[in-house]
Amino acid sequence: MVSESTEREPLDRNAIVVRAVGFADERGTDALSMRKLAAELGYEVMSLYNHVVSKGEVLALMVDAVASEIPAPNPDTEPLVAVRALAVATRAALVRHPWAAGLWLRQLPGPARVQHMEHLLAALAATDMSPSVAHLAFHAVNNHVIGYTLQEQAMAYVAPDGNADEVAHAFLAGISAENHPHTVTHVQQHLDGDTASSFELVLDLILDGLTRLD
Amino acid sequence: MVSESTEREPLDRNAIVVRAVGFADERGTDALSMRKLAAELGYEVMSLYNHVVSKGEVLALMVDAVASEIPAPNPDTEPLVAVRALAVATRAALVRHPWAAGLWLRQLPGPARVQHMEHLLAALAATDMSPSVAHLAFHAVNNHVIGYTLQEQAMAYVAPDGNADEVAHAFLAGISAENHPHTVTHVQQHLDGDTASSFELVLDLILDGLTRLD
DNA sequence: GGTCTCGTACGTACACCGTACGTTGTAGTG
DNA sequence: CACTACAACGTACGGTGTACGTACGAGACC
Repeated sequence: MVSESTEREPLDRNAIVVRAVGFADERGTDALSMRKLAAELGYEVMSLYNHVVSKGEVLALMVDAVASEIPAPNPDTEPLVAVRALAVATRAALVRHPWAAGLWLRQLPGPARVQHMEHLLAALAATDMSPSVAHLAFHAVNNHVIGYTLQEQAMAYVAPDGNADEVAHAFLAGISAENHPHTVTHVQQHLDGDTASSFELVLDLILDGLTRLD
Repeated sequence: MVSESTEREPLDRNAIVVRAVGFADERGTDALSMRKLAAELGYEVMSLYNHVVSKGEVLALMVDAVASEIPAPNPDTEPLVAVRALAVATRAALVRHPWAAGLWLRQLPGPARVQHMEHLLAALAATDMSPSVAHLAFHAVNNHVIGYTLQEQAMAYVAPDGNADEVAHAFLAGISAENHPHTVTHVQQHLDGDTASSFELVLDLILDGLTRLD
């Protein structure tokens, strides 16, 4: 007998997390269970628990893996530009992993996210903002990035297939145009798709307002 | 035998939702199960399904119940003031029901939330903003309200008891002050609690920036 | 060689979950 | 009285996270 070689890779924290991220990218975190994850890796459920203390830890590690994808700002760039770049890069990571925004807030920051915080806070401290405004700015920027992405993806969540337009039309059909005229036109604006780069627009608006604060 | 009177109230959609909201206020939506909900109402699980099609519907109705608590703006107030008042009132409702912000985005708007949308959109349309800026403003304001509340309550979620400070201290102990000086001081600013009214501050900043847009 | 330790993988088992489905009891109508 | 309609119930199924006990293979010592 040649060898009992199996093509499964040895199990460790990293392999588990990488596979979990891939799984969630494809099928979402709702569908992610420890059993399915183990099956994908070619192991049985309980083997995972030799490397990971709970499902909650897996989720926390997943979020940190996403955070680790966010590049550090170039140290030579102007502080405000660095803040902007960080916000855009963070959003990009959250878009790449649509499940991450919803988990982001429910986990204590891990090492990669602490790094990310440090980068943003350092960039803000290097601007002209007063310390208290910089503190405010950290939350304002984070809010915008996470909230905006969350809101955008909420529609995808409600319409898990590609049928977002279909859901929007069904929604429109359910409300009366005479009682809710503004709502109807708002949804129609979405269907016309003229809402592309508003993320960066509002981001700049917020940054601008913050620098103006004092 | 006098009567088979039981002090339980008759079961209907409304009774279920009211109890579910109360339950979630006390113990969170994670702990909410159909069985526990039925037990609280004095019924068995499956009786709920005579009035409600699924747990998902219960959650959707709960969110709409929260939306229905948000008062309509006084029609005489200046449009921008109405927008501000709506944002503040929405936040108040979400603070009253800490589970609601997390659910808000995952549900198709029900009747009460459509009303709420209509109020906000109407107030925005009555300002000097151009239609496309008003569209933007709707999302920017919603983002801020929901994102900010979510972020704030995330800390409470991570520290489900009253021990938020304890968690913050543990978090601080886990990161190195020399590698992450800004993060340390940021968390310390939170522990000193000088971050009270920043919600309205950033809200005004956003509204100000929007009116400035054109 | 033998034996001992230790870590990883595995299988079983438990308490819970949402809910499909079939049965029961009761109130209302002819 | 018979018949209908429907709310309440009980049972059951397939899924979940994970505690716990067992099996086995690799290395460390004698």
